[in-house]
Amino acid sequence: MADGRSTDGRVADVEPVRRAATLKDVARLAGVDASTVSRVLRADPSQGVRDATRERILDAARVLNYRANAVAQSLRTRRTDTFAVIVPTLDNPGFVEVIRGIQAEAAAAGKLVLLVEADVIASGDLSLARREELFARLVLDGRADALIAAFATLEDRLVARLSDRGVPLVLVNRRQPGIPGSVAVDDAHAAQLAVRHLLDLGHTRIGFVGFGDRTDTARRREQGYRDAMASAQLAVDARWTVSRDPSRQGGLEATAEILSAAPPDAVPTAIFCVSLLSAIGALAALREHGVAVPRQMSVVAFNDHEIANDTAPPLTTVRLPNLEMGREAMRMAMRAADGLSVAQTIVEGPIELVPRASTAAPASG
Amino acid sequence: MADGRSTDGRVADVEPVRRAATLKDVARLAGVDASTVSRVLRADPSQGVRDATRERILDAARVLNYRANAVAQSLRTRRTDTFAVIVPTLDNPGFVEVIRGIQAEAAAAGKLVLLVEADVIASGDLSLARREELFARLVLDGRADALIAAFATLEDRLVARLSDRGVPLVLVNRRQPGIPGSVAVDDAHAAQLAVRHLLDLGHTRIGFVGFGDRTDTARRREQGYRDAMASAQLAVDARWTVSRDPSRQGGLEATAEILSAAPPDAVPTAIFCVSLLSAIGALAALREHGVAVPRQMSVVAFNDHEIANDTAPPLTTVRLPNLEMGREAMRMAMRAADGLSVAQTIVEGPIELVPRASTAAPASG
DNA sequence: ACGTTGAGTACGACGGCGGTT
DNA sequence: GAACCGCCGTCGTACTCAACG
Repeated sequence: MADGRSTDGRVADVEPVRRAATLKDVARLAGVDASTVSRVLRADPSQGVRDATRERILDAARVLNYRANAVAQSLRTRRTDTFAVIVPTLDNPGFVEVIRGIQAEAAAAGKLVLLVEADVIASGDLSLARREELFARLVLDGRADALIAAFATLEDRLVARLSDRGVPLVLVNRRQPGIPGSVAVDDAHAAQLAVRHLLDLGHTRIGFVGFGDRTDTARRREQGYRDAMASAQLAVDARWTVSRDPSRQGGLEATAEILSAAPPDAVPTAIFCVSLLSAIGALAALREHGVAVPRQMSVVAFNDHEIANDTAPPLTTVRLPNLEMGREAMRMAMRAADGLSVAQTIVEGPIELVPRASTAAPASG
Repeated sequence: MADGRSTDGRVADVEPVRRAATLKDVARLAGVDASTVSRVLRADPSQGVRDATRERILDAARVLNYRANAVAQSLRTRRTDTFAVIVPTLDNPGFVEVIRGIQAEAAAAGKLVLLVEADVIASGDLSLARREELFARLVLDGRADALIAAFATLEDRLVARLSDRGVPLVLVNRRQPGIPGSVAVDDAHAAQLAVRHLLDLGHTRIGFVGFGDRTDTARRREQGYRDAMASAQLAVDARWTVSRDPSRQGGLEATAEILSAAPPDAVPTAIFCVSLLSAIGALAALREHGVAVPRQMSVVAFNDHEIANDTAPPLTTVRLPNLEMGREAMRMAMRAADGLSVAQTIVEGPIELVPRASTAAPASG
């Protein structure tokens, strides 16, 4: 019992848990008004305060270990200095890099990040309305100053509704008509880079493992693939192009489908996978089917990561400026929160092929 | 120009952006007092409200699209329903699983998660004081109800100071004297499982790639290794035990050191790596040095992940209940936020060896 | 009339208390 | 005399305005 910090007194343990000091407490101790304390502590430049007064206040604040209550500040200023970020999953290394860029920029600006991993939330049978409700809580209820929606998880309708309700919103690697703020890379160009690498090696039958056409990211990547094929005057066999989740499992299934669907002489000699994880799944499928990589089949992945060095064989990839995309998204979100206008942006920063051991010239014959 | 929210003048754009409706607005529309609205909207059971009144209020709220302002609520109730989570890095798949568990539990309870990735913050030369300041902002300023510190990033001193300042705190996979709340797994047992697998295969010279002794997690894992060796009456050569960052790079360096430090006849025939990433680095080092896995060297990793199927060769691992650890951490954090007592907990849930291709009997001779 | 400072109120919701029916 | 419901103070800070010297 008489454990500790009870401010004395015989017993009468008034104040069991010492309340944090407030502006008023500091004011009382310094012998000034709370508003003066506020001015000093915020270093409000528009207001002069006598040095002696300032000193007294600073001392008092130090003595009381004063910390401004962020919630009260937010209520008053209508800013939380917090930004909500929605990603589909943290399993995908690409998202992790984006988040890292977001956090770096946030930390530099003294902002905090509220993270929501959509696939965790979505497990369970949440209806659209219910999910919208969840996301709405983030910004509409005043918990965050803006929302960064990374990638393609959210339905267009949901995004549009949030935007309509006045939520400052930045889309990452995704665009949508009517939504002004977005940060993306040149997906089509990146995809072309990958496919051209295969073309340069001499491949003519190149398969495609995508993730559908519901998002413009996916569409742009597929378009890049098709354009590269077209400009090499090569046909695209529908049996070579399959869409699945951008996960290991998805890539595995898609690749198995490609292998089984086409007659042996029409099987592609290379596959372009539109996500790193699906490429890893493709390698697994090829292994299961006894197809040697790269001798019998080359594989290129979209999105680089350290782990690409450690797969069997190491994966040739296209590296994207994910970190920079995250940084730019955060900067844009801060502007959006300030009511400034935002635009659809393509991130500069290098997009480059990282050649490793999963690609080679096709077996002759 | 006449674009929007210019505060100015002539045009007299009263209410350029429509303000969100407040309790008072709803009250006015429904013809009741704000407090009654509050009661109805919170479905306060201790207070009766006539059905007709309730209906009117509900209608009014619907019409105005009313949403309670979370900041104002927090100020009044002193709860933010937000929990801060600190992880060292999202690169480590183990942390990701923990976070997923945290988020799942949080979502189920209607809580939000503020995520801080410490290595992002720490880049740059932040002093201890400055980092503490950053973490303090999370809870001390009232932005979060409790803090979940996942794993071993934070210095003991920092943790102790936060705890002393009254921050409800839960440590994940880490304990510290004086800090009541923690969630961990039986690391020593898990490590023994790994080492015993190697012993069972016939290995007697087993190396250890750890990550130092600054955290009790690391110490417990090393202890498990040493205990397993001791109970098999095997010696541990100091040249076989190396500590580095639990990253790919760290594992790579540590393994290279083990390979070069010992005379050829004293090199271990197996290595136990205390993190998944360092095991992946170990594989890379062994590849560089031309050591065949598992023929010449077996490797076991601590912490399982899907990617262990895709390394060359696939990694034998010990799977831990990371998800459950995250869930329990979140539940404990909620209790801590309520001022309830918390304890040092060992998570139930299976710890099991996942045998893959990176382990085999040592080469005879 | 100038630099300093205090008083007062708004931010939006909660909740105790007391007054009506 | 319960059942309903309104009044008002409170949470902690920011900021306008006026008053002080």
